[in-house]
Amino acid sequence: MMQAGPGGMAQQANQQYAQQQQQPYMMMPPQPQPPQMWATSAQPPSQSVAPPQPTSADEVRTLWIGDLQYWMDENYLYTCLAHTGEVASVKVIRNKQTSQSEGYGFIEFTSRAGAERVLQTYNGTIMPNGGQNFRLNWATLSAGERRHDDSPDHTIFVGDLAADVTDYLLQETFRARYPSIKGAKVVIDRLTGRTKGYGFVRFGDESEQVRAMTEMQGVLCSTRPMRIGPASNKNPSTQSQPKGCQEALSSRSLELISAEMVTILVHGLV
DNA sequence: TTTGAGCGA
Repeated sequence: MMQAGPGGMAQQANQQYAQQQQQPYMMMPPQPQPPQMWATSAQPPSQSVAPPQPTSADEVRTLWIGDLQYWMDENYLYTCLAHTGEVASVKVIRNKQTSQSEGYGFIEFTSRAGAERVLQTYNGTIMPNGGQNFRLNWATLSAGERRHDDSPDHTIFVGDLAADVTDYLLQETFRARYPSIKGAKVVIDRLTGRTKGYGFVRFGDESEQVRAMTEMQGVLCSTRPMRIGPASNKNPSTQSQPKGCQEALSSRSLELISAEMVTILVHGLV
């Protein structure tokens, strides 16, 4: 049986994780999944997730978990969530050679509702002994479309963050003035588990993004004034890149200029 | 530290 017994069976359950053969999911996802990429603290996805024809056998009830530190193993993760009574299995993905954690894993639940509950309850909250936040999401994102956000991203870069700034605090810092805020993420160093001192804030309204770029410049977050900048957008569809030509021209021009300077120098020396 | 981000045999 896959259900982890209550209390005191962590070790045995841990062995089960390794041996357990999981049923491969069907090729077609049973239903569209809420695209919750960031920890949005107090923002339940108000979409109805009830499919017209419930396919209870194939329902996705596994969460992806990221930003793990190297020491966070199956046992630890199980301990974090065991009290929900809904964890079926835990697996941390490891490097084959070094068997070091790759920093992410999968948590399977006994039901989709249980998985959803944990996602809503724990995503973005602090991990026990971790000093960092749970970063949870639905597993098995349909490969091609990881982020098919129908609304374009209006994201800004926020630097100079103090060490204690979390996703939640960053978001709350903006929420009062910018109600369209969609989420905030502080970038975490996977090796140390600590913040890299910068992050991103995403807005629903472009106007609010533009406003925040100037209005929030230098505003205090925790103990330090923020440095706001434009976020480099990695969405290839919204970014055409005619820069290649310009760069080619620039370097060509530089070549010409350098050559010319050499001749001038030589000429001058003679 | 100053422009993320990672989905399993």
